[in-house]
Amino acid sequence: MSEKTNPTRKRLVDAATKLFYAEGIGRVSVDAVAEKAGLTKRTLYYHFKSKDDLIAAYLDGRDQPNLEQMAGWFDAAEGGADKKVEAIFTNLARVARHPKWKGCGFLRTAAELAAMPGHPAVKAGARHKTNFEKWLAGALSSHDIAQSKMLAREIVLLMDGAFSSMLIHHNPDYVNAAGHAAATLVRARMAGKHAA
Amino acid sequence: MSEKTNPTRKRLVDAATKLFYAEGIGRVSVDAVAEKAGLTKRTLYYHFKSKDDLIAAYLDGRDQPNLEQMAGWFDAAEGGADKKVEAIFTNLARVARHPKWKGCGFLRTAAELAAMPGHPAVKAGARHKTNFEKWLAGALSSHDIAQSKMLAREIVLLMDGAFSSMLIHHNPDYVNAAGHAAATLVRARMAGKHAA
DNA sequence: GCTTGTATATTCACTAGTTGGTATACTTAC
DNA sequence: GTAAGTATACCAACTAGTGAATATACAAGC
Repeated sequence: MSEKTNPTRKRLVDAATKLFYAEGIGRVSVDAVAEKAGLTKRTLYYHFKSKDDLIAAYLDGRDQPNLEQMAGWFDAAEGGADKKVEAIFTNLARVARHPKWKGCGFLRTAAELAAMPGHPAVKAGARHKTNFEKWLAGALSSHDIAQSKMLAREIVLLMDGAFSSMLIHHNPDYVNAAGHAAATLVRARMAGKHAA
Repeated sequence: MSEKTNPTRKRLVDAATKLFYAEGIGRVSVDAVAEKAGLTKRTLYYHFKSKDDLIAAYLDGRDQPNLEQMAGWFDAAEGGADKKVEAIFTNLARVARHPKWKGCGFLRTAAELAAMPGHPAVKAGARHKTNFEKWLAGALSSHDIAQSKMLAREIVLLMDGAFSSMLIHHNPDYVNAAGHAAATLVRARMAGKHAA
């Protein structure tokens, strides 16, 4: 059976996802993950060689669902590319109000593992952020936006700033301000314009 | 003797600052802080009622030095407000290359404590970010920049995004891209202009 | 000058619980 | 019978926090 579809392994990753996101990787023991999955720790260590390995699996598993969430918000929004980009932030501000929202799991994990820059989970986070930036550049480009790569990067910076500011202030105004700034940047490059 | 200037307390906060910033608050034990300060753990618990209290003292102590660092970079830069803002990011990109750089301590602590939103250290981080935003709005305003408050917030978002992206990618290009975007936003509001 | 009292500051030794990880044995499917 | 998967029980190290004793400083009483 494939590593990815193994049902026991999936149960463990699902349990890890819930606990690691809710509490942070350092505050969750492997015992707690095993118990949440209804398995023993020894079984966990049969499927993962270490806690670090499990953390990386947790983030790898969030890459596609997160991208689809963002793309879904973008696609569902009415209006031009500026409105579609702003819709991502508007939706983000809405879900971030929920008490279970605890920021961006990729950024939080990178922050916890700042002393271990080569950690596989940090690399998984970097891959996800790169995937998002590439998807966004492609989406902007197919809406006839000039300099879509540079613009995508600026929007990613605003989004990561929004995640961080929301986490520290617990105030969605920051997320909406980022969305407004992002929409302004998009408009500045719509209809073939080019900036300095 | 004042709580702030007590030399033993200062030794403890200094030791905590080095260790917490280098390794993260969850990965540093109070024993390690006491040992680094050349004191026993029991003495630490004489000056601080808990580890959480010590973490908050660590961040409170970083507020002013960090603000002065940013203001110093801004003031020292040649040129208009756009260049001065961009200089903050340019300097940030430079110091972030150093292997000891581990991101923004305020944001990293908020990320580690995401499950405890009312934690005094998270509040200290929010205070610092607010202080920075206010200082920046004042500095922009005195350089005749319109809508300086809104602009300051946008720049703060870009800066927190730069901290986060740099931490996950370990690539200063992100910091410079944020600086470029920030300078563009400043220019759009220079000389009495106003935007949408 | 000496003693005594008191608040501050510091240490040693300890607890009770948790941590990531493992040695060994059992169970089930083929 | 063999191999994959799961369980029980365990370990040595580490964790935040504490109890009791001690050391230092400094002032008051005489």
